[in-house]
Amino acid sequence: MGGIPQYRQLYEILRKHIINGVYEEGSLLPSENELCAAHSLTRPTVRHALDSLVKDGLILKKQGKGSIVRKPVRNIGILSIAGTASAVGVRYLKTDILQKPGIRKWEDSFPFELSELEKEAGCVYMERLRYVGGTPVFYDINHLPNIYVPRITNRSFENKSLFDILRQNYQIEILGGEQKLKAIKPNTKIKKLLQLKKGQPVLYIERKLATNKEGFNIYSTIYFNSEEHSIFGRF
Amino acid sequence: MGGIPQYRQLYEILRKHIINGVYEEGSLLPSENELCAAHSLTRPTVRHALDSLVKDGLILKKQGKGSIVRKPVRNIGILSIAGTASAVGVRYLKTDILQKPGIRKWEDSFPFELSELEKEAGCVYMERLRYVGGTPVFYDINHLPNIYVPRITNRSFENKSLFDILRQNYQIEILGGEQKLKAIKPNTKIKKLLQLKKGQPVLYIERKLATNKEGFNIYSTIYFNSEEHSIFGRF
DNA sequence: TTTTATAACTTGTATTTACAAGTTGTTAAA
DNA sequence: TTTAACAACTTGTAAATACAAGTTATAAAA
Repeated sequence: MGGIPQYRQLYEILRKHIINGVYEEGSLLPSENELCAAHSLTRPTVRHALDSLVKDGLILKKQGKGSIVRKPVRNIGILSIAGTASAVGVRYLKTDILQKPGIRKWEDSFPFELSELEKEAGCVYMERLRYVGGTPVFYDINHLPNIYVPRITNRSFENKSLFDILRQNYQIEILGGEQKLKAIKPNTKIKKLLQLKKGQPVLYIERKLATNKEGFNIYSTIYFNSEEHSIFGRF
Repeated sequence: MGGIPQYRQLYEILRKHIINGVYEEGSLLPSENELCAAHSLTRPTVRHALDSLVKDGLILKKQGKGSIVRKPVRNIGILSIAGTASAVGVRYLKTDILQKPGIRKWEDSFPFELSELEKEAGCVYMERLRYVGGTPVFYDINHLPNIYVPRITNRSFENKSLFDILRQNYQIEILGGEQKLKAIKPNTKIKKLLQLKKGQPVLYIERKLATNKEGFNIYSTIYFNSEEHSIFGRF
């Protein structure tokens, strides 16, 4: 009874070593044959493990050369998986909670289709305005279903990432999601909130984030002032 | 002298069949053993091809069940890894080549930093205008270094994806990239090209795409008319 | 000294074989 | 009829082996 497959075990070992700096960035991993000998595996198994590391972007293979270790820190911006806080670097972000988390019914005009479970649970709603260097840049409206998150309305969200709170307190992880982007003319409310100049358009984003909890999705609407800043993403 | 490896050939065949709808979404691909028999390959080779399809999000494998065909637009949007053509579905896109691929020097004001190799090779430049349902939606300007792509200026790009041509004819794969997004007020040239209404903002994207060829990056500038359509992405 | 050839590495591709493990429809027993 | 066991599929993991192809340092030849 193997339990965890061998290629997976080797993958976890190498991954840990790369992230912990046992192998320096830019240096070469032990060759496939060396890894075979060291872990008593055959080359196909070792290669399977290395394939996973390539997929993660942790190594870069070169025929005739070897496996080159890459930077483990990947910028995860608003366009990939993390929240808005990670996009700019949370240190430079001040956050105003315009609407503290509260429980309410889903709006009828909600732009995403909801599951039965989500519908009957009601939703937790919150609005935030985020600043970079003193000027407002992000305005986001968040909806999450009122399941798996007891007492979330009592928590403080000041200068904290919603995603960190969900992960640390409720073991909720973001697995992926989908989003729609547009450039729009802001209405007066948005214009005022983001202190926009006349004629300045905003970047409008609608996102649905799927989590490790079945039926628990996070829905966000974001208005972004892109006059001074851009949204940046790696993938 | 094998030329193109067998797993790669099978991958291209299956990919084409999935995208063209030969295999319906949700249905099962022929089993691995059937593919072996049909193409005179061994199972590891077939599995290698299927692994690539999984990575693309074109199939979903289930032990004991089979390989389930997924929507081809899945996982490939302008915000993740593929080109503009895949984002909307190439069937609905007409493309005008405003500036045929030609070789020129890099502009001095080029917004990205270039390697020595890229600099001295010069660049292949092209401009395209893309339509969805008769109205212009994308205007993109592309720069690629003039290496690894012999005779690319002779090829026809009409209604073809730049990325497909690079992959099939030059074995160039997009591995990842970075991008910056803004909402901007269009200048008169962009306004005219995209037939924009007065006051309609555009989505502006600058991207740098890294490939499997060292020092070969693709640089694109995109103007997107988001009045009728949105940019959609999964991740 | 410079150039060229070679040997010894590296990863890439491919075959063959074997068994484990999950899924599904069929068949036999309750 | 319902339930349980089984057979026949499917993909998953893993070994042993072979040769191709790219890289690099070394040794021989110019």
